[in-house]
Amino acid sequence: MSMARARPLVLDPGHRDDPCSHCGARRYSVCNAIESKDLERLASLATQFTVEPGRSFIDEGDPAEHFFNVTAGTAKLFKLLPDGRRQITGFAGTGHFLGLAVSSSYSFSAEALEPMRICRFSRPKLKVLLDDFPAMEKRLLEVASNELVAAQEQMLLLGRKTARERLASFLIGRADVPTHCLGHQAGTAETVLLPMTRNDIADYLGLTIETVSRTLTKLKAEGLIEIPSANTVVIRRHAALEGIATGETEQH
Amino acid sequence: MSMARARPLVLDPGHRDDPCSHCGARRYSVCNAIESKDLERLASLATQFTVEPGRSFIDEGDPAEHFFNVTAGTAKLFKLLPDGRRQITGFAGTGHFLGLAVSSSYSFSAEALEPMRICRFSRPKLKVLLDDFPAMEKRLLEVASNELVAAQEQMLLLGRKTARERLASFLIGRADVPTHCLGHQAGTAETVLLPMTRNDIADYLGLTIETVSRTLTKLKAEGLIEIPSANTVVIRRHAALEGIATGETEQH
DNA sequence: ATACCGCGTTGATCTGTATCAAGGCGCATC
DNA sequence: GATGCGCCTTGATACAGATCAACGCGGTAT
Repeated sequence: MSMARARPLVLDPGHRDDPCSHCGARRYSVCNAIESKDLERLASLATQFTVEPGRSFIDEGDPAEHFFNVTAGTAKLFKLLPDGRRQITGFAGTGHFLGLAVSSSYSFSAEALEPMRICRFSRPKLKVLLDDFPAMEKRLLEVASNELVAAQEQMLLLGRKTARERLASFLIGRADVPTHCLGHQAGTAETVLLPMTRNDIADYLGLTIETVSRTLTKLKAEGLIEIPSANTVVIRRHAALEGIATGETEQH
Repeated sequence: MSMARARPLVLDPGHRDDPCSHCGARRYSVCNAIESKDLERLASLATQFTVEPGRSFIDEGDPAEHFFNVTAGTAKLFKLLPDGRRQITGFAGTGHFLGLAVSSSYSFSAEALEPMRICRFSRPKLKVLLDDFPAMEKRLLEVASNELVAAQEQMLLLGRKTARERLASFLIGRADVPTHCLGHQAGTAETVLLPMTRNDIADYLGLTIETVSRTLTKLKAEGLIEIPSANTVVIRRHAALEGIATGETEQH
């Protein structure tokens, strides 16, 4: 839709259609580490674009020339094996920053689940900018640290949890995602909207689509959740589900 | 053994037994982002101590009051489920920095595999120091980014690889660990020393000890590796093993 | 020497999840 | 309103890896 042009510094950013100062995702993102008066400079590095559902905008192995910031919609991040086996390493919603890596090529792919709006930065240029804004670098370190903790939690899930525990963890985790990351329709604390397919859930949890389906059906039969539509889950007994997710509850 | 005392700035650090300027691990660690003239200040925050094999020095859930820097030896990092199931999320060798997390409590535990020497920093004090040394913050971001990439690779392994592929990946990964991280006896590129038990390997790869043992025996029978002693593996056919690790080779 | 104990290996059997197969539902297209 | 097509569910069966069990080996304490 609206395509930002690269342009020189101007004096009165307040009256321009500056993409950064008007960005709805700014307060949730690493960009909020930059003061309003400096936003113009950040904006000069940014290019906005949209991505249709099903289209990918990062391909594993491609030269890593850009950083990305999700300003609307959700993407799945994944890695592939040569025979097509896929591991989804995470979902990136509004405010999510992508592309952190020292390597010169992307270590994962990213594909839109919903219509997305993305803000793109040139890596070398953003690196230079970071020298002038240590606060943003601090924020990036915070973000990376948090993702590392989440990744370790996911390793525990993939290495040691049962299918039932994985699904419970997934649903609890989705219910805890901050509203702003989900975009327009977020659902209540107990109503979880799933923009991804069963296949995506399976590839995220290291299971097959059939096991995901069967396990959800079983949780429903036990009264822990409701499934009003395929991509909506209502958590009926949150504490019980959490007990399963954390491994405190013995298996049935 | 040698316990560093906290002490005020002095004028001639060159003639002091400054733990940082004499630290053999410095060049491999985040500390190398700090210039020699400023090391005195870093040293004033550091406390060195040793850990016996089998002893833990970080406990999941404890208040996160410190950062750690491994200066000798290797630790296993892990998370537990209430019933004792364990996932080892990584091994930390010389130069490894631990404790990055925004949270106020540790999200994992760490236990020594070999005799270790560790350098400990107060979190609040190190945070203040980071404000004055953005280069170190940059290094931390680099380290965190690299670990994130490794974590995603491990998710692929845990979620989608077979036992055979996991063991091959593990051995290739161990063979690629930089010599300085391994400490004293490192072994050649083809001789992999394993300071951890079969149980640790199993908990790292999301398998059981029996499957690890059987799979290694099979790789040996096929001539891909040799196992001169339980904790030494010689890689005989590196390319073939790598083909299995990356999933390019069909299963037997 | 002997007993013990932690660690690793190997064998027999079991089982949770994968695989194979069929059918249903919602929704778009003509 | 029939056809087709994703996507999801459900059932039957297969299998990789877990579990249960026994034994061997090296170190060390007695």
